[in-house]
Amino acid sequence: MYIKINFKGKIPIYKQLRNQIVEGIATGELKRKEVLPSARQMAADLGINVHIISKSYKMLQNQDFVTIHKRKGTRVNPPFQIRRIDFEDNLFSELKTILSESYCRGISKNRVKAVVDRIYKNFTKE
Amino acid sequence: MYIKINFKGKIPIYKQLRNQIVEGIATGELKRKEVLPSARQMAADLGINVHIISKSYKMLQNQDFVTIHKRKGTRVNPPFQIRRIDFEDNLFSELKTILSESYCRGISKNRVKAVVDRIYKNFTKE
Amino acid sequence: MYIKINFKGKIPIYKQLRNQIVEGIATGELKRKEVLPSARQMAADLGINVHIISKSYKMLQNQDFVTIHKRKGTRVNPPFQIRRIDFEDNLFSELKTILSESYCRGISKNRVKAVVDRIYKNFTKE
Amino acid sequence: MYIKINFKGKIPIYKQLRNQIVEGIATGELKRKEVLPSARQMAADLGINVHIISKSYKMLQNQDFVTIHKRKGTRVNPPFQIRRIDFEDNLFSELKTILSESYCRGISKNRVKAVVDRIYKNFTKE
DNA sequence: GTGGTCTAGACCACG
DNA sequence: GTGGTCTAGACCACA
Repeated sequence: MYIKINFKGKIPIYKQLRNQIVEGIATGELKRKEVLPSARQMAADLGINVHIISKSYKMLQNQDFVTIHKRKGTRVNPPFQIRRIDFEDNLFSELKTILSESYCRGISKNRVKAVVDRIYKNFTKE
Repeated sequence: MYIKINFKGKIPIYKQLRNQIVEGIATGELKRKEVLPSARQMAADLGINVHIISKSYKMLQNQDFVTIHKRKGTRVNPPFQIRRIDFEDNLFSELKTILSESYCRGISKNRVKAVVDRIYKNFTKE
Repeated sequence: MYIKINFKGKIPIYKQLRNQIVEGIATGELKRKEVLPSARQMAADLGINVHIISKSYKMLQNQDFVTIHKRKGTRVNPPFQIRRIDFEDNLFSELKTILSESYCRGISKNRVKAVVDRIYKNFTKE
Repeated sequence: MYIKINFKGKIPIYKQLRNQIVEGIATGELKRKEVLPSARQMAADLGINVHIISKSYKMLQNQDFVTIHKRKGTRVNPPFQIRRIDFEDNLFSELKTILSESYCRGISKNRVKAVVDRIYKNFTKE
């Protein structure tokens, strides 16, 4: 999977990596049960300190996206394990913030929905 | 307008305030041309340092939501001034991140759209 | 003479007024020895407090542009009285700042000179 | 690079610093891609509070002169990034004000142009 | 009475 | 070791 880190931006590196892996899982670029590259490998590929990669992987584990095995490496979880109860509240409040700005800037509801469609179209139907 | 700050969370206070003001503008709780409470007043109300309030207000000004006037205070801009060109790119990438997680957690496209509907329903129709 | 005040901008009102009067003197819109409108009159025309107009007039007097007579009103000084010794240093440092930015933004020396020409063309040759 | 702050003058410190850095970029004293001293370092050197330095740096970032990097510090941008569209209008109105005063004080157009030449001569030819 | 500037301290996130 | 956030105080310019 192709990872692109923006070193200049405001988003911390470990979070960029986390986000892109989540996106990779959603789009199917990272298949379920696939093993992620070792932290050391990933660090070498991206030119980043190993600790940062580990931080991302741990974050992903805490959020139920992956499971870290000391021997077997880091593996993507099957979907049903990824569910989390309070996530929908979080989704609502995050959307509320970004959509408020969208609305203020004159973006219509239908336009937002079109963007949602465009994004979901890239996700794997399993 | 009612403001609720979470002092424990990870989102910085000045950003929480900024977000809630933007949401207030979108829902119509804050009318266009309305004057926001003075930085000092708001600081006293929320039990927050004045500088933080100023920071929020300046951020809102930089993003064209309000105009800060030395003598008259901070005023919400009329809608046509709020447009920003590169915002839709930003919207896309932010949605892509949050919706990837939604998808992984089993939230369907229609459910997301229902949330979008629910949020937009609270916005003012002008 | 036509005065235009921008109430939203960062430049304080008294300074905007001062600048426009200096520009009026330079372009000849305000003839030498002409009497400026009384502070009260100007205040009424612009919808501004009298004290602010007075502040501008006093500033102009301190900088040798006008002379305030209690009875006769505020009169534009003849040119030779306006000279000030340390002004050229001031001109240099102000130009240095603004031209540094011009240069950084890719504006050539000739373009700057063209702007200088355009501005000077509007000044009165007496 | 040598910085000189006037603590008594009317120009705020953060703006003086900003101006001198822009001038340093124009003259080439500050090379493109050079890292500025850390805010703390600069603050210690000048005997100024850290926040003021940060304010200058942020202002320079907003104006596209530098990029602030949390870990690597603040770096001067390469020239092509510094362009800004509406700058020439700003240049015109600023020059109009200062040149009106120059004209009133008897400084000829050629003299102004000589000053422009003198300033531009110190800028780096790339 | 408003926002702007400045100081002098603290703790935290990032890497 | 960097910048970011936050606090609690002060004085000033503008109108």
